[in-house]
Amino acid sequence: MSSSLSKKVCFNSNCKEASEKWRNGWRRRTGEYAHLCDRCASAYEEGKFCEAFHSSTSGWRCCESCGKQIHCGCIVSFHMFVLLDAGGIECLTCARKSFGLTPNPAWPPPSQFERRKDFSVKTFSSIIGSGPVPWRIAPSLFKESNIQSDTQPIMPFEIDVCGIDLFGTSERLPAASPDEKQEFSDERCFNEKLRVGPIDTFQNGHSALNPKERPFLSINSIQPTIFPKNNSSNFSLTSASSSKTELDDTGQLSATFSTPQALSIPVGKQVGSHYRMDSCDETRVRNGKVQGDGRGRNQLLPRYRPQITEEELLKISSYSKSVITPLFEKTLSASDAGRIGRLVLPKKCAEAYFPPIAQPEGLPLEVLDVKGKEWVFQFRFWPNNNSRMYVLEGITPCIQSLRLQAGDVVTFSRLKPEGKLVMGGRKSSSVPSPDQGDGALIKGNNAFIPENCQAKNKCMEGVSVNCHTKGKSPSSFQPISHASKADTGSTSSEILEAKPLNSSKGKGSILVSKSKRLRIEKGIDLKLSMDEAQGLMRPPAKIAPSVFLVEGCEFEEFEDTMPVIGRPTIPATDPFGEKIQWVQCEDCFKWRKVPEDALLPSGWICSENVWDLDRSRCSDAEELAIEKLEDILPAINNVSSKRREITTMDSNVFVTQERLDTLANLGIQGDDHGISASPDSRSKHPWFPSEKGSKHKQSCDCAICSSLKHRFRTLMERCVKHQLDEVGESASQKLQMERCVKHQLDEVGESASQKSQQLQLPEQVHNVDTSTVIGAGNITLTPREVRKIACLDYHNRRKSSPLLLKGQIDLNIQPEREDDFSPVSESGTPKQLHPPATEKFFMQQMPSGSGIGNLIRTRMTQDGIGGANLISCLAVDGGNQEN
DNA sequence: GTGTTGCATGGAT
DNA sequence: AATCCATGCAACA
Repeated sequence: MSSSLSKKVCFNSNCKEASEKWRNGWRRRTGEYAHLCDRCASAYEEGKFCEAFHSSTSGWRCCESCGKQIHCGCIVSFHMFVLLDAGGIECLTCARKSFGLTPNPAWPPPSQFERRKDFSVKTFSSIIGSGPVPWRIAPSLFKESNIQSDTQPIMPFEIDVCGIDLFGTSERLPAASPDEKQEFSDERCFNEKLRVGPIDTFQNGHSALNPKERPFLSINSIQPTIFPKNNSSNFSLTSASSSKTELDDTGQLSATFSTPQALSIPVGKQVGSHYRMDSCDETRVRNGKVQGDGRGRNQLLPRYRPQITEEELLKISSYSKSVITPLFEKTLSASDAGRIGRLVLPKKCAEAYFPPIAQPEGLPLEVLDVKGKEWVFQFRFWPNNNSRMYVLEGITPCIQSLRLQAGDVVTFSRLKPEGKLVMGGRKSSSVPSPDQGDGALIKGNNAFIPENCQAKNKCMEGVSVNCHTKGKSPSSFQPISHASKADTGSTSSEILEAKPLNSSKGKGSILVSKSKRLRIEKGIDLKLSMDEAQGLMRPPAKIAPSVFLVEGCEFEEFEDTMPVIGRPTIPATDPFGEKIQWVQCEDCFKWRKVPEDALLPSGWICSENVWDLDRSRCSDAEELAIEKLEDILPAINNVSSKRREITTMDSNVFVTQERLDTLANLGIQGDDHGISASPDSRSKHPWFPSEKGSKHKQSCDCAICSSLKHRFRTLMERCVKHQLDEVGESASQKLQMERCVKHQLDEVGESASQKSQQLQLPEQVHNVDTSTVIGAGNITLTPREVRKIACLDYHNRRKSSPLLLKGQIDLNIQPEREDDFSPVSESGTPKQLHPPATEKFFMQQMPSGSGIGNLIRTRMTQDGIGGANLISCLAVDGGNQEN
């Protein structure tokens, strides 16, 4: 408790005065006391520490009763206020005076459920003594205080301070003596829990606490540790309800939270150290006893421990002032997220937190989502192996509303005192599950690495520090590509690939390789509509493609890196001539400008806009007025007007998301025109130009057309260039020819030729990842041809596979595998792919007399090389042209 | 033929 | 070995 150092720097980071004399300040989570210089110690003891040193920091709030200002954002004043149920805070003095809280029931009134009869005073006392730790967010609490340093880590959220001296500061409480605190505690702490929840922060550089330093109060009569492992990711403090809580002055900390032995420790004898450790409590509350099996079991598997995020909290808190008690969470399996609409509930969780049900039919359960929308699910069970299998039925709309998909996490919390369940969601990359740990985040070639953490960090510290890199926003994890060559966009597909790795530890993880349905590694067909896949795929960012030649044609190839699936964007050029992309926030639908090379995760949101921090919140205005955006981006035209409409509609209409959902679910096999799995008809609009849909005019300058033109132009230019090289023309000739071609292409691409374009584009082009689209200027492309080109672009001919056939793409594709469907044989000799139709198509479509057209025609007449092969390349389509 | 429901199965823990 | 639970699948609507 004392330092061996004779001279110490004041622990107060605002002071740092070195002194040989030091005095104890607050107790740190290590159990030691903060060593303060005289001045700081005095300030601390007088209760003026925050006033003196934190006056300029956030977190100051007024006592709802007396108006006294209290700093709520640091450990020093942590014990000096109480969070009120209705919001706001009270200073300890007022709290003591006015304290007359009614208990926060852990569960709604008995009438709401079947077996409420056994709700008794006795059991209620159990609630207040051992129930789930209620907590709420106090925004000001999230702010880092000055005193926090590496050794004095930030507490992401601090909850329901009920007089428990978390850090043992009661000894020197300026505002309340230990006695007072105890009294206070006895009086009002129904929940008597106080948690500090740096979620998953201990295994990384930002961990609030060194595992060895993890302080846990040795509090008597605390509930047993429920979670047998990986508890290191969290810590909380739980005190017994009305027992005389004794703080461990010695700072001896219980570490049993992470020991397997904790499993066998009888109720009431173990130090609770996890704010999630409440499953048994409610069970006990309802039943008045701990059941030996199932209901009442004290162990909640780590994977079900709630790790509610600040984002979620904020959402919930936005409509509710209630105390939020995280109950449990579950990673959505493919089944859960599928269309069946049944969420299999972990038995223990269901029995612990949901109302008891005697009949398989169960009962309807009202659940609020994080937006405050109320849903009613059927909570029921199936008999199963002499046991029960609990399910929530009818969750699909809610899941979709929350835009969750397999791999994401649903969280269940409870609002108090209403007792209502709150269902939240978290994207799979947000927070690693407890049994994943940090290590799971970076594993193999699919490591999820944070990107631009600090700038984007909008999450509470405890969440954000889950990643190794600082301040990573949960939503901005990005997977490393297979080749780990560069950071690529976070994609569903990669998540899918990563999942099995990440999930290797537990079956609770979804999308595991074990999954029969998603036997990615076992080669089971996982088919997506070609259209779907193409619309979502993008070349990996910042990865220079290798250029390979196909008999005269250069094509970009991402040898070691699969295309990634990212957020669709619309390329554009800003007023300064700089190439940019416009991307729409998943949440607010505002368009944000991002760099041209930015590869965005599928669920990109404003908070991930690290390029323009002024527009990194959904509340920030769009950079340009809609009208201007429409001018700049005609493609937005169609959608901007729909945006608000969409915004107001059920959120399950997000086409992009649905497609990503599809990728995530992978078991879905779509057709050429849409995702058959999507329940929403709007998701079935043609993703890629197809035979159906409205035609685009030649002059159309929409994203797709622009991209088509651009891409085709690039391809053709390269091709021509190579052709010229090959035929050994002089440099000047080549230059001339290139210019000619360029000119042709310019004309083709930019003139408002009368030639109508047969591209048929989806209405909602904003959803199209235009970067994936390859095509031609005013060349008339049938959808099939366009698709062929797209095939070429992303799967290059060597890697073309039968998966491309039938308009579907197999995500089992193994890049390294060359198969017979490749237009290039293993020897590298191009197969003789001369699809008559394609040749004809090109012959017809290339501008007559144009350089490129002639060139191609010329090449086409040659044997096996040149234009014909170019077209062959382009015509990688299994339909009827191979062999 | 398609979607839903309820139970069975079997891999994972 | 017991249990959980993701998924399969038959029966049914």
